[in-house]
Amino acid sequence: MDASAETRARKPPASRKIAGRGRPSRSDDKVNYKEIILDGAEHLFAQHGFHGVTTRQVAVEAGVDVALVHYYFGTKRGLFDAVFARRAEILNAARLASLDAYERDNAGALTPMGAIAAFIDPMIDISLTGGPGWKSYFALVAQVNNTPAWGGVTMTRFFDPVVHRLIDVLGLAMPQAREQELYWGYQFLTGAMMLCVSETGRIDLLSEGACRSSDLEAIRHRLTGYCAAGFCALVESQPSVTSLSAT
Amino acid sequence: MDASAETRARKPPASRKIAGRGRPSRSDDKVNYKEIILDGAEHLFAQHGFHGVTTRQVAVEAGVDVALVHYYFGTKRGLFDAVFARRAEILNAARLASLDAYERDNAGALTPMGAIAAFIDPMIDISLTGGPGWKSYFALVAQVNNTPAWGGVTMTRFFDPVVHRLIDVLGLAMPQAREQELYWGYQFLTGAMMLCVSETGRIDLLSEGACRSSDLEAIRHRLTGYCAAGFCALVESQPSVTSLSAT
DNA sequence: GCCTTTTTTCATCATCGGCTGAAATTACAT
DNA sequence: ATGTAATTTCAGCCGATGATGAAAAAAGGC
Repeated sequence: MDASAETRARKPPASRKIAGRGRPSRSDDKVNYKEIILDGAEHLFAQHGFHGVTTRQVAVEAGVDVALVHYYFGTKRGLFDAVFARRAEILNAARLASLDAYERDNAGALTPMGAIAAFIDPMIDISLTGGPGWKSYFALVAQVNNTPAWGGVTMTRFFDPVVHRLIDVLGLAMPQAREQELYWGYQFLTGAMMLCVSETGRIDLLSEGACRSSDLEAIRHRLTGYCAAGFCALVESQPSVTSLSAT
Repeated sequence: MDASAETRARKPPASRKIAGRGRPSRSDDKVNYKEIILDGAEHLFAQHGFHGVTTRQVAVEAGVDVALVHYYFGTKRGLFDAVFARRAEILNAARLASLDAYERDNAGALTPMGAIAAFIDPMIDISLTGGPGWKSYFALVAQVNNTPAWGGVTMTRFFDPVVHRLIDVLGLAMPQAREQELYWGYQFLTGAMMLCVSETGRIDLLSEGACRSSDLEAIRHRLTGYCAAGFCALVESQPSVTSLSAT
């Protein structure tokens, strides 16, 4: 009784600063519950999927009332979409910059390996240095990627431009490659990569500790070489294009 | 009123034969609701995941009362596990037979490509000829494979023996390969393969129709060659083993 | 200090969802 | 036909869940 009374005190100011102001958050040092909710939701959605999480769990995780979640995001779906969209732009920008830089600095000497590295590295780097939020985010994307019901549409909506950019650079590196081979090659690449960044711990169990899901550096160069060789094999075994000479 | 009365008639014998008997189903031509429930659950779980499906939906899909679902499987989790386990044995047996046959018929001339084909082909063949239930099942496995919370454990529990068999054969085909490279190579392989069999339609959208998720024959030879080349690249770029000459 | 706007909580609704007990139905053995 | 055991349905409990309206609290402008 007494304890519960204390618990339900208006708002235990506890550690966090108190929020609530007129103008939308001006990126001050003040607490931003909207972001805190997104963080909590990101973590939970990544671990249990959309249907495996309740708005109340999100509220608890964020230390907030359920109503606040709906105040900011309307519906549960809206919350999920906000989580998904939040980091997509940043990731896309990083990848585009990486691909641009690669093409600029290696004009005339583009290789499949280089293009793939330019695509993969930003993700690995962010996962290594971006903090736990990013790790959750990647696991979430991996899950969406494998969701039959709406995964295809969602991935397409958020990530297609960057992927097409990758395909372009790969096309420059392998001028004789057919379009389909590049698309299939990307499909294999993304399947492998997404499984890695979701860090399910499978390989740890399978290899009895010889490999660790969390060892992103081990993944980075292996995945790059693996896929580069795969792309080359795809192109080499494609039905021969009769005349190759350009110009 | 009248229509609803007709609807709630004891049991509209409709098309299906009426079930209910003493001894457990003796594989007659009679209806087996247990299997029908599993089929429905498989379909729904594959599409929406464990938490995205209610036992009531499963009951409707199977044309059965909810209570029957619990009568047969106890809990929703029990139902899910039953779905997951049902086809695992068959798939494992087919893969083991394929790997055994490959090793027997090609003793002394084992190749990475051959080993990988022996692992992949049964899945592709079953997906092509096994009917829609199998397609659902593969999509389900793909989803579990990418589930951070419990995917690793589940995959390990059901599929590890076959995977270790594959690793063994790959080790015979590439004696100089280190254990870790084989495990990582398998991780990439399974990520790519699972994404393909979950048929999310992503590549259809991405390629604007140039590639089709459902085109398993296109996947079969491409994925095999891609991964075979990938494995070789992994092994070639591994820290050099100082002395290689066997015997 | 007041007024306005925004943020946060409280209390609650209507529905859903997993599950269960008991009755009804069926199949089979004798 | 009668009894027995397995199957199937009915009806409902009870907690959880998505969502909402209104009140309270906080922030800022003046």
